[in-house]
Amino acid sequence: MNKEKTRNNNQHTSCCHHVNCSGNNESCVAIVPIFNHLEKNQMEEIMGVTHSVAYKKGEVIYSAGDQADSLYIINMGRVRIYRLSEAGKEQLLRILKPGDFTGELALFNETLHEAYASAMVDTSICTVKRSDFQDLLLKYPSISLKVMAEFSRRLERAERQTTRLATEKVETRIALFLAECLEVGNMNNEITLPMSKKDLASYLGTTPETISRKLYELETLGYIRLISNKKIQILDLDSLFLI
Amino acid sequence: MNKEKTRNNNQHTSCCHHVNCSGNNESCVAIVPIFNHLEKNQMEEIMGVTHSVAYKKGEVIYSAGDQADSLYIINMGRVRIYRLSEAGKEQLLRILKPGDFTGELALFNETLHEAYASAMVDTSICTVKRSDFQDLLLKYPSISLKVMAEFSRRLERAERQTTRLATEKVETRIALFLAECLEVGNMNNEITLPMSKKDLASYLGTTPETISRKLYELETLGYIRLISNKKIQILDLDSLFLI
DNA sequence: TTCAAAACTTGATTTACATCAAAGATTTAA
DNA sequence: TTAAATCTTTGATGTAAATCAAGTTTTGAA
Repeated sequence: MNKEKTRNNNQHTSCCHHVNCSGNNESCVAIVPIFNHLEKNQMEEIMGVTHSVAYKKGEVIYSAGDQADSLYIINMGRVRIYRLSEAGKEQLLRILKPGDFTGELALFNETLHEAYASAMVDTSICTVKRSDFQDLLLKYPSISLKVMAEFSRRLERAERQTTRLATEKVETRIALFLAECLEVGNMNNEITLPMSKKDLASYLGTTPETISRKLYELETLGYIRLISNKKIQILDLDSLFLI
Repeated sequence: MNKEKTRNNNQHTSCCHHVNCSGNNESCVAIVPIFNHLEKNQMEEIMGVTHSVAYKKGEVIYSAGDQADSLYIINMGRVRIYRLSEAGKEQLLRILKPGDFTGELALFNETLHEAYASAMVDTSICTVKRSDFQDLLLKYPSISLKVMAEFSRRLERAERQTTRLATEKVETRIALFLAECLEVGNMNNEITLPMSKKDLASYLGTTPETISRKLYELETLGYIRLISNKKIQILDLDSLFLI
């Protein structure tokens, strides 16, 4: 979480796409899984078609209804992808970190964005135009394989989340979320929530009030220990799964 | 939960992959959007690596936990893709028709299936082995583009469904579903539900009882008219959207 | 460092929907 | 064609979680 702070130094540089650009642009291509397996000269070719753009905290990157025509690769910062319900209620879909990409949907289907993307902190992004990206895909089929692998992972995740929202009660959804946090980076079973509880509520399809109450309940049951606002220690993972 | 009884893996017509096979195999490749844009001789090459398999109604095609190593293309029939919650509650994710494909997730990530696939009626399927499919992708990059287009559509749909489950109340989810049915094939605003109300309930994350009651309510409001079990006439689409 | 704006918690109340049960329909297979 | 199985409807009841409200804590910008 707090690492964001230490990183955001030079985000004002709305960098060009020329090779003489600062190191940022280069690292952008190099950190993305869909590109970083390529040869050095091939990566340089890709750098030639990327454009670096900086967004201030809170700025909107794209909105539902916008014509989608670029791939966005996060170079630095954090981006929230969310949708609005018919009634205008926000639902957080995912949070992008450096190396993640978005905007892909419209790259393959002539269509409009259905989701919103906004910078959670000062963020630097590399964009690749639709036509340029399609050229790259045809030229380097291995990129397609990486993109498809990423798509399939996302699809799996989206369907898993759909099923959880459709079938599990809030308590279970929270428990499963905590368990997944533990998987990622665990030091003595202590996790740090990757987002505010307000956002977590939105992601899990509930309210901050309910999150608050359920966490307290899980603590009462002895399954977790609330250390601080964002820190939670998992005391009984097995019981957590059985809720 | 569904009673998919006959779980025997011995498919009946485990057809060969040779060209002298019945016409079925040929049509299989020809009807799939990911292949049917290719040249005739290229399609023939693909037919060479497809295997045709027949499933009886109710038979399981793959289960969560199975090692996934093939792409499945529906040639004839209907396939339900569903997941189970922690507690064993079933959630219908989608229904595949001829020309649709599944099993793709594991083609790109060495992993296990998380969902179940079973034949809703007697069904004929073409399978392509992982390695064969990867070869095809590298040889004909245009296939990748089609696959990515399909993935991105599915991703969009999955996220839309996620948001609806997370933010809309049941009545709205039903109304939106009816509206979408209308888009597809409308003759004087009369729609035919594409699945049983039990399945619809599972798909929309609710119960058959609630579906029944809400439809009656919508009729009372004058927004729809219940013609028969599966037939509904939409009387006031605008109001339906405003629920 | 200070202060306002967000985020979070806690309590009281409401409600949308699930669950349970039992009677009709419809579909399926014998 | 008929009976069994499955699906659907309707009613009564229970409950998980939303909402509303008011206080407390945390955050972050000046």
